[in-house]
Amino acid sequence: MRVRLEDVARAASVSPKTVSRVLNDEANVSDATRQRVRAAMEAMDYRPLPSARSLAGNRSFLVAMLYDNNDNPASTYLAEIQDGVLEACDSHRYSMMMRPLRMRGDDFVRRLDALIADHHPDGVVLTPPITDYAPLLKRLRERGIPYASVSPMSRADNIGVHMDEQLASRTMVEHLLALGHRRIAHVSGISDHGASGWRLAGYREAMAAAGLAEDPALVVQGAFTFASGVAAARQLFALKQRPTAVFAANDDMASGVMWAAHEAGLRVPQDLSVGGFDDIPLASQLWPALTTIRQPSREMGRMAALQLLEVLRGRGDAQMMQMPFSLEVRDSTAPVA
Amino acid sequence: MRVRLEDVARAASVSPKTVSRVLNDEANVSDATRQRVRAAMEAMDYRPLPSARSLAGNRSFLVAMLYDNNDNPASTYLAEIQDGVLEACDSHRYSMMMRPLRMRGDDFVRRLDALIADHHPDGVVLTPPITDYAPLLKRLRERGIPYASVSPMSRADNIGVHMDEQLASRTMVEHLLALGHRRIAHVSGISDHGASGWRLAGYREAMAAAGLAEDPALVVQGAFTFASGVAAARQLFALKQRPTAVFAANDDMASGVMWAAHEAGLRVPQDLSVGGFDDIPLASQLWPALTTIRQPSREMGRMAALQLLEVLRGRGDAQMMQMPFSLEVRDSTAPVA
DNA sequence: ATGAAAGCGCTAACAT
DNA sequence: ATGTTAGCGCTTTCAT
Repeated sequence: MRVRLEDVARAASVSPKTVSRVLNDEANVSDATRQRVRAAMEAMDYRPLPSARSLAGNRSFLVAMLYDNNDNPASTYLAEIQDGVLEACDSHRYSMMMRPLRMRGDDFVRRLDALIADHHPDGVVLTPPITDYAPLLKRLRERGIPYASVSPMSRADNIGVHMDEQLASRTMVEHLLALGHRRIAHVSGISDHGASGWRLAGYREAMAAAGLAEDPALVVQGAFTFASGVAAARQLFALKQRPTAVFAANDDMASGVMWAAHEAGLRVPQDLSVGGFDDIPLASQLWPALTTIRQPSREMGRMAALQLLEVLRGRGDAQMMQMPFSLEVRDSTAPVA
Repeated sequence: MRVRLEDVARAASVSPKTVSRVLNDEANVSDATRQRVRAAMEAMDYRPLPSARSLAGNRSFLVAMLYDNNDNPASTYLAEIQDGVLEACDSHRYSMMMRPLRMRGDDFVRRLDALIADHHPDGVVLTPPITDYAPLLKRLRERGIPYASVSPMSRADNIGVHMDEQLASRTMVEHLLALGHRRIAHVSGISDHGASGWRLAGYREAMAAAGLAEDPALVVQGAFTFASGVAAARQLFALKQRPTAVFAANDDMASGVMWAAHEAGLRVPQDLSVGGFDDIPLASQLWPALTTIRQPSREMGRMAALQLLEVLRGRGDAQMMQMPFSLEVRDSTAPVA
């Protein structure tokens, strides 16, 4: 039948408690004993029963990845992060669970409490935009549940990962400037995402550095969706003096801009250069292939989860890690006509 | 502190076992008692502790969704299914966990056993192509772990969901025929996916019904990826007599075909009509928007999980459900020139 | 550094 | 229809 901790103890001629110590990497076990117990575990292919461990130890070995399913239905960005989080959890023998969590609604705290009561995650990984939803963070702290964030607005007092998105954004705009573009438009994202602010700031910074006064008509608010990209582009194309390049704050909107360009009979990149941000698989599948900023989403999910796991395992060295970006120049950008 | 089952029992003036009966919808509780216990649970906001339930009851209330992460990195198709499975599990207070599982490798059974030993899922949801991997099914049966499948090759002795993909495929080809196309090519998928066979069969059926002899050069093997769609299309375009329409077995390959068409200077749909299958979000974001077969992936995930849950809850009425498809005519198909 | 005893919060098996 | 008892397989607390 099932091999229990007690069986391992017997085989190694130690008490159950000692096996438990070895299993949990606790102190006060001599090296010799530790080896012996490890060998017995190995030999018997011992697998601790999660429910017994959880019940007795009052922890679940479970990490929940929280995401807002409001504007993000089946997004590839989230899927990649999930992949990384899962890998990190696996490597430390934690389970992972995906939990959609709508922010809107006055019963938010109740729903969060229900999630915790039902599943008892030891910690959570937060993805934008709920990385910065104050009621959520407050409640997690009250409940003593550690969390790590992917690209939160505030880096202070936070662990997880972030990228210098403002610099990345500036890099993209500088690429367009170097191609001779001057009328460069920006389609921004939803304001409660930190990404929107950083990417807009990077755009402004690059434009200002190039000595270009900001034309308010060239900055259009989007919502990170394909449809919002289409709408923003139509608005830009209707301008008496239309832009020669559009930098959209993410790839989905950039694909909307390209779609609208086709619709308007504008050739990309000959009549219009288009830049995106994220480098989701879609970027390479568009025609022409989209020039964009590569964000290592999978790796970011992995690193964020690893920081969380450091805390859960009682290590004090969890940090806010900075991840590198890269400019992927493809075929949607070209010298200004 | 935490409200335990014992507390509810005291409040309702019954024994713990009776509360347990109510909690698990067991028989042999009078309606009056049941009501009283339910009211007490509600009033005290009682949440059973999963680990205690699992340990004592020897079940985990956990459903694992197994997928092959070999050729499917971060696919939107899987993300949608996941979404549906999650909703179904939530509705029955089960947890869900995603588990990538490579089929290749001789240690497959060992890895599956480890998965089971580590997480103890009560049941699993299988996605293509592992729905038909014999060693997997064999082991699950040996271990007595129920499973439900999404679009398995064999419907016999299986529960889950399927679609009449052959008819759907035939419908697409008939759409192209109705537009006057005669040289219609097909880019098929990987052979170990049932989908490849059904979609090819539907293509052949429609062509034969139209009295068209099959031209072997018009059927090219792909691999369900964008890159394979590009490669297949290049091969088709190199034909002395190239096709006027291409039906790819999924949207990713169809997008590859469109990409290659652009590359070759062929206009879609004027010079070439292109059809896909699945209706992933990408389909609507391409230019021109892709005509495709809509597969209700999210709903399919939900229904498959619901069938599994019927079994887990001891109901005998789990089935292989058939889901409807629809032809989404968009802008990538047009009358033959 | 190691062990013995007492639970964690539920459910199974057996009463009644 | 309801209750009693004895665990499930671990970790805790407290000894030694």
